[in-house]
Amino acid sequence: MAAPFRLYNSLTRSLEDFEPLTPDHVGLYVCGMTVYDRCHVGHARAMVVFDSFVRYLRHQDWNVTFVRNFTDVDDKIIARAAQNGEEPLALAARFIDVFHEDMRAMGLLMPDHEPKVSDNIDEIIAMTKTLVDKGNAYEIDGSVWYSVKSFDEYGKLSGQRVDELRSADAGDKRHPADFALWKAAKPGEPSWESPWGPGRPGWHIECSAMAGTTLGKTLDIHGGGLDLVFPHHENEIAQSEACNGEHYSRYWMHNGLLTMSSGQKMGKSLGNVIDIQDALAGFPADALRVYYLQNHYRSPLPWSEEALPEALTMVARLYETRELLESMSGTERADPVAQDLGSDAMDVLKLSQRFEARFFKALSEDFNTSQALGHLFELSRAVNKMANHKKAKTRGGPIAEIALKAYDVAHEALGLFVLEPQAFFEEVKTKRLAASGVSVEDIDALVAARSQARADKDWAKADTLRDEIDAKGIDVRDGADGVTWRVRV
RNA sequence: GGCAGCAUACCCAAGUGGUUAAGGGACAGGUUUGCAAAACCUAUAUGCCCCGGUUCGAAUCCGGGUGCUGCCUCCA
Repeated sequence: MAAPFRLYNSLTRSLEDFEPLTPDHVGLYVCGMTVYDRCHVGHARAMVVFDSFVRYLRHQDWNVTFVRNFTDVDDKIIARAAQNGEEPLALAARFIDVFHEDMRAMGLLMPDHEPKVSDNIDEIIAMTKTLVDKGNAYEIDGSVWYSVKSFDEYGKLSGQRVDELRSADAGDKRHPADFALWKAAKPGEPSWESPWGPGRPGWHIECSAMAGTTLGKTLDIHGGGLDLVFPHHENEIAQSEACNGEHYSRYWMHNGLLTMSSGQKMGKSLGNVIDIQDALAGFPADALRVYYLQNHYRSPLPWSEEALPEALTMVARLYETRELLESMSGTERADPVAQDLGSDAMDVLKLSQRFEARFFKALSEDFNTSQALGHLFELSRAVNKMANHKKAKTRGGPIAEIALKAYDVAHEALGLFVLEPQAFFEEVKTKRLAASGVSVEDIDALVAARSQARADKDWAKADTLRDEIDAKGIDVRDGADGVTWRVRV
């Protein structure tokens, strides 16, 4: 039995209890990429948010069908291909591969379906034909236009009134807001045969068609970036509902956009993009995910130079605690912890036991990942506090194992903590050193020299070496089991 | 011009009528340490953009301002 949750529905602009079309099933369609370039950290927010959302739903026993499309036939693809002297579909295929690599690097689940426009031309033509037959669309010179005036409810998602839009000249169209379902072929463009002659689909129709073929006439949830509300999603509604005579999507879920420190959004057209590959070259995937999930998905998310370093600090803190817990687990399981470790252990026990309920309560209220993460940090602090007790190292086992379950939950339900702590810190080391141009060998040598100085009790020399190491952004830790070092985050 | 949304500490941020306004980062003091690091503790918004209103009670609801953002052309 799937757990209930509430969702903000952009269509009604209110928080609603989610009611599935089919018990325990969620049909989710998310607008994917137009594949003419690499994916940037703005796109990735949508990818990560919906990936985490799907993981959460599945963890709560929902049977999710997750669809995310590729738009591989499009003006920008054609334009870019012409620039490169490449076939448009070949260029799109190339960037689909790049996209898949990026998704793997970010640790995203594959959707259940990843339909492409070029594989769904028949459906698109069929839908367009139905719309023409029903009087919702009209042909001019081999192109087919959707008539916004033919659909009374046009504007119900975005609140736009068609006659109030700041719009360009209508040209041959009946109304400036009418949009293309089918575009007559131009020389050098990919085209397919249709009842209106050779051509290719317009921008919006493919989502209506592909959502229909994968999930049926009515979706449970349609997702995408806030910038798609108008006209893209508005047009999808107009097409699908006029064509099928049925409600298109019961819930609309829109993620907020990244904003630059300048206040503007990150956008390809603004030339202020950070590629996923660039971001992941310097930071582990978990840092990126925490960056996204620390904010509520609907809020604007500020991007800055410090954003990823701060997120890395956050996630490293959680990994430190997890490492601590793992070092404790397995020790003296029979010992009654409360007696030896006192109230700090009891606090960990209480927080651990309450964790799951609080965590999922937060997620069930419009997927409040920010609050859910807050609970994790609270637990982390309690664990660290407990670990200050010397006995925790030898007797904290039973309680550590309970606390560790919180990490499993966060992993399963949000996709965090994809690595073991050692592997995580190793990746941090590799990536941060690569970013700063310092070699492991250099640091190892300096650390060894300092250890020798310490062994000689030459404190002055040891401290000079520490300063030198510190200047490279490295923290040396003199632990009971020897000296280790970590890149400062 | 039209539509939609946002405004909480130095920064990020949760909070959708009722305990001391979560959490993270930064900064300062302390505990610990040969020195450090990590960790913990303490301090940091009698106040949630401004002005009215509803209410026993509002950051939270209503009205009016101000500022910012997104969309109306491709955009996650």
